[in-house]
Amino acid sequence: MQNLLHNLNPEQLAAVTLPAQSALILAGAGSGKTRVLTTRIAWLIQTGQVSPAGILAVTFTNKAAKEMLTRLSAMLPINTRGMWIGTFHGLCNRLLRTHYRDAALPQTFQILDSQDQLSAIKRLLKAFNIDDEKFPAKSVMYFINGAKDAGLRAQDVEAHDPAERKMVELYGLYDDQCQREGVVDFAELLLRSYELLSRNQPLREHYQQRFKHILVDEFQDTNDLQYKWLKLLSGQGQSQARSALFAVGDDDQSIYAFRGANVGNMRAFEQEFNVQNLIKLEQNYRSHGHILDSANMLISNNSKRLGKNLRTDAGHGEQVRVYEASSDLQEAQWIIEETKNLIAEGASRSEVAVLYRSNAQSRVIEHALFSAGIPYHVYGGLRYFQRAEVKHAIAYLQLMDNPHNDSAFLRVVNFPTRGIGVRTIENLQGAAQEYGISLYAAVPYMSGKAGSSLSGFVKMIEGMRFETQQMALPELVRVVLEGSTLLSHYAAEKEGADRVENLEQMVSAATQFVSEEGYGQGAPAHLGPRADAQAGAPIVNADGIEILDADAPLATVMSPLSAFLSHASLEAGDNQAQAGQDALQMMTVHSAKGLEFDNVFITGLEEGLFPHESSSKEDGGVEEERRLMYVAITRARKRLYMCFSQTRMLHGQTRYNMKSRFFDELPEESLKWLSPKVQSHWFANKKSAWDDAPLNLGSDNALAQRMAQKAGGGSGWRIGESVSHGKFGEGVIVNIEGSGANCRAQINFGSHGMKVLDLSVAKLERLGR
DNA sequence: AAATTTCTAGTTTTT
DNA sequence: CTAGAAATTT
Repeated sequence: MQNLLHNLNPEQLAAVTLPAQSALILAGAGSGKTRVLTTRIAWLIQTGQVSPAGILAVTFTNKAAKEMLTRLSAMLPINTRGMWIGTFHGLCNRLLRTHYRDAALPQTFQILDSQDQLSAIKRLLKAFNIDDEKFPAKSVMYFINGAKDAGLRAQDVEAHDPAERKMVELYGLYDDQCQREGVVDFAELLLRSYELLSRNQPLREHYQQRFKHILVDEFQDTNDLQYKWLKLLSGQGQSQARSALFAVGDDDQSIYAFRGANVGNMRAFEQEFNVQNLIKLEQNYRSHGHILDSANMLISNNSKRLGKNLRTDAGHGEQVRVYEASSDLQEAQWIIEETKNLIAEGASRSEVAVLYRSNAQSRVIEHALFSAGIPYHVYGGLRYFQRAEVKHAIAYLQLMDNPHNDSAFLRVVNFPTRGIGVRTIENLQGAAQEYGISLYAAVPYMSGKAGSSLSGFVKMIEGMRFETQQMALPELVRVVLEGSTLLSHYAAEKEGADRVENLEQMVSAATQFVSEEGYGQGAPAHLGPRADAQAGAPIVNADGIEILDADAPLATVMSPLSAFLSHASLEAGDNQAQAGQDALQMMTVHSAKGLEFDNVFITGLEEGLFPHESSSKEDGGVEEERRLMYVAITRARKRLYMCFSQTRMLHGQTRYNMKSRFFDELPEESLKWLSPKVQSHWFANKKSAWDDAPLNLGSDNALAQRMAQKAGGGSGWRIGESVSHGKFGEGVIVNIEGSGANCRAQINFGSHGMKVLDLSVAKLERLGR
């Protein structure tokens, strides 16, 4: 036990050893949050306060869950099985699999990822002849998910106008469709298990008694439904003893409001759970002083905070280096120069991160890195299980497990092509709708040539199902890849090599899955739960309720195939760093959350970009952007660079932005401006930018014309120049029209908006930057 | 059914 | 500008 607790600072120690009551831990960036969480669990078990089966730990990503598990098994000699550690969605999946009958789901229900959900909605809209101009699939999806995340079914949503009424109606129809097909979307996993627990008293009480301690990571990212779910499971507000909810979070790092996260849950938790134990972890073990000072001062500009200030023992370190570029190309060039310097000083490339607000910004930088021959890795983009060919293979597997999944049916019924065209499908859909059955089930009702090609497809699926009956999962996958002719189809394609490789990889993914999830290597993949499940389960309590086996629960509850399909939907595959690769790391600020690097570049710090213009419209938007900036700053250990550009290509046209307001919110003494007056000489700097620009100006004449235009018709002002106005404050000249006395300039004053001013009248001052 | 053209939107993202 | 979807042609 000494071992467990030693090296904890006083606050961490206090948090770890709190009594079994509700607790809120405000954990600043780099304050050892994960450590506290895992040590808390280990301590609870080691001191005999709770058995592993009494622990429920919730995270937001699979990666975090995995890390927690790894760290725990390193700390504890006992096995970690029996503990429930996972994402909200993973845990709900487990719950619903176990109690599928009570939840009114088919045993082999399948999970839609967002792509699947969107196409399911598109299909619904088509089937009901909805005007997709008025009701775009995306907004319908947004509406449905919003309602579900708030814990509302269609009949619970209040509609105020006809359009909203239609939305609600569509929501209801969508749920019907999902139920018919035996599929659930992500939000449904949460809502369905919430409803299951709230309606089924014995079941609820069983779990409430079982989980003595519930621990939640990244609490600031919970949405309303997740909070309600926690409240229900912890038995809050009920007379009998309730479980202790231990919530860890940082309100300053809440950057997911746009997808339903509600920071307010922290305050609500504090009040509703009558939290007596509030501990702030403010000691930062990551960043040097100047970096931390910057973060602290910046975030102090936010009004709604629970209050927290990071401190460090690491000393001031170096100042934050700030650079103003004339163009996005030059910005990229500067990043390359500085990176080269860093590497020359001995930094490893994987310890250099380039952060940006939006993905579009990566192109220019990537291009420059490529030209400079610096290896880099861009985060984001398509994950393994989202690739088209993999999704196709998954669809075949889904059909074998649950033939009523119409999405899966439509995806592969004619892929690879087997002469089943649009007409045939339309007829089939008609029949299915008429009888209220799935497409698969409607196939026998089809006659003629179309009917026989369709039943050929069905026979193929049935055949594969029969053939693989006794097979283990990896073997089954192999058979399906070949039997579906997916492999031969891609092998015949010119550019299909990568796709073939991805498909091949699925067999090893299945192998790995089977061994990690505790299925016997040879266990038949789709014959219900684990073969030896009888030995340890199911447990039935006094009320006759089936209770989960504490060991390897998934394996006792669902077949390897079903489990693998869940896994494919819930864990789309690696998107995070591939360790060991010595490449510069590029990512959005959002995906940098939770990571840290010795050297960090924050790029594109311009008004409109960061803070992003569309977020300044909604209230609280700028505060969220500021938190985003806070996250960005606190990623850096030793060196932090910030840069912005006067000119930027966006949506095919050049934009002139002001430097970000965030610069005004940073401590001057922590900043080192590297480019005080580079930009007074516009022409001098323009040259390099023009050389690389993909502009084909045709002739010198055109170039001269363009430059004259840019220079502003001899008005003395030029486009891109920073100016100051008595009423509107700082701005940037975006355009100049006319000449002489009629010369007017369009100026972007940021928060004061875009103005067109008469240059002969307006009192403008040149900004000496 | 594949190839080609036209249109259109365009923060952030995990499950 | 430019990727991805939708529409249209071959």
